[in-house]
Amino acid sequence: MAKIKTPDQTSKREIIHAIAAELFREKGFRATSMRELAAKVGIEAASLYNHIEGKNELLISICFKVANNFTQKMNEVESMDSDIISKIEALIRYHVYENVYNYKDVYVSDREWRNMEDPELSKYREMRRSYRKRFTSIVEKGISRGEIKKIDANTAVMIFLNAIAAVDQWQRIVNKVSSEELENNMVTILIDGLRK
Amino acid sequence: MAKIKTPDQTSKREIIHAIAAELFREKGFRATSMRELAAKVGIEAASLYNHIEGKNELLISICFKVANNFTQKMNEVESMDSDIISKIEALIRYHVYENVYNYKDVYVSDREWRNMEDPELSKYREMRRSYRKRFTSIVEKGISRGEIKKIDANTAVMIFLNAIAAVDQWQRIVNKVSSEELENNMVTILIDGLRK
DNA sequence: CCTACCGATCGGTAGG
DNA sequence: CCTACCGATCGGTAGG
Repeated sequence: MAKIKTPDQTSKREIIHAIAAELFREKGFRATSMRELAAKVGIEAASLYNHIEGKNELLISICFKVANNFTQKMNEVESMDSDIISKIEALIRYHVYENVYNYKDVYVSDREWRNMEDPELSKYREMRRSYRKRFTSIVEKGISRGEIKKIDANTAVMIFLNAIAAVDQWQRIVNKVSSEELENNMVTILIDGLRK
Repeated sequence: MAKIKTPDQTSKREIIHAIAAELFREKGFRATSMRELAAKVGIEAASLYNHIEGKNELLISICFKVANNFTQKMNEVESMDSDIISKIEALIRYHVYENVYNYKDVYVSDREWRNMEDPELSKYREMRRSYRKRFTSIVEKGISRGEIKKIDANTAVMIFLNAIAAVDQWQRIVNKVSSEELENNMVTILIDGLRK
């Protein structure tokens, strides 16, 4: 039997998770206290535990939400019937999109996941490893098909994943150029390079 | 770090700083306790304070050592008498070099600097901002000279700085390809792109 | 470089 | 959702 929640409980839990993501991003998981989180929610620290299991659960929830999103996108891209460059472009655009519209969760999952403990830590590590491996396979296929230069596929994927990782800087740039413009710049620079 | 110490040469203070960088990188600044650091040094926690001022001093020292290195390199590159692409290439190669041979300090300065407090925090932020600005100016000059495509210079610099930022992944790659090979891959991908 | 110990703060619980 | 409070752990100090 599924847990029955009143609309109020569900909503408060979501509020707590959202504010937690904000604080974890700003100060880091370890540096954020449950008392601080409670204050920002507008209740006492003890009251948080009527809505959530604990501090660790908050981090776990954020990290796996993001990991599942990217895994699902990779499934889609792998089954795309298109050339390799288009697949890589689709992945780049998705990373940009997630970093713009879901940047708190993405940032926390990328920088704070080390604070999880087993078994979640191992599972998360495995998901990251798998995503990177599947991305690398796509690049390698592009090389063997002659669509892509003969570069080291691991290095290329590392550059891509890092280049698009969440940073504070992002929001400033998005305020100047649109998300679409940002995606286009990314694709141009990463796929066609800087040189004119 | 060797367990048997060669007489002096490396001061206790330097040993503590090196082990601190290692721990801050592995577990994060907040998650590293002075007791843990002391244990790895081989003394009691209280004894650390005969050699260092406190936990904050360790982080400050690491962050500014790295920041000063990059600032000095930027001074050199700006005064280079060469085309813009060569300047950007020199910066990329330096980032790769620092990330390979000084990766603990670079990683900590890049991911843990938020744990500093004013006035150091503000000073460090300003150094980062300045470095990024000078890098952007170089790219903009390249665009106006026609050496570089008309892309958004801020986005390009963000990609470059992130692409080359320290990650665990790095060491694995360096074990497979040489540092020079890694530099060459980086330069190729970032300057000339992926497409054949 | 140690033993002994401090005040502060942490995540979380009991009980209403 | 609150007050009251727990044991654990933190960075750091006193004094030898």
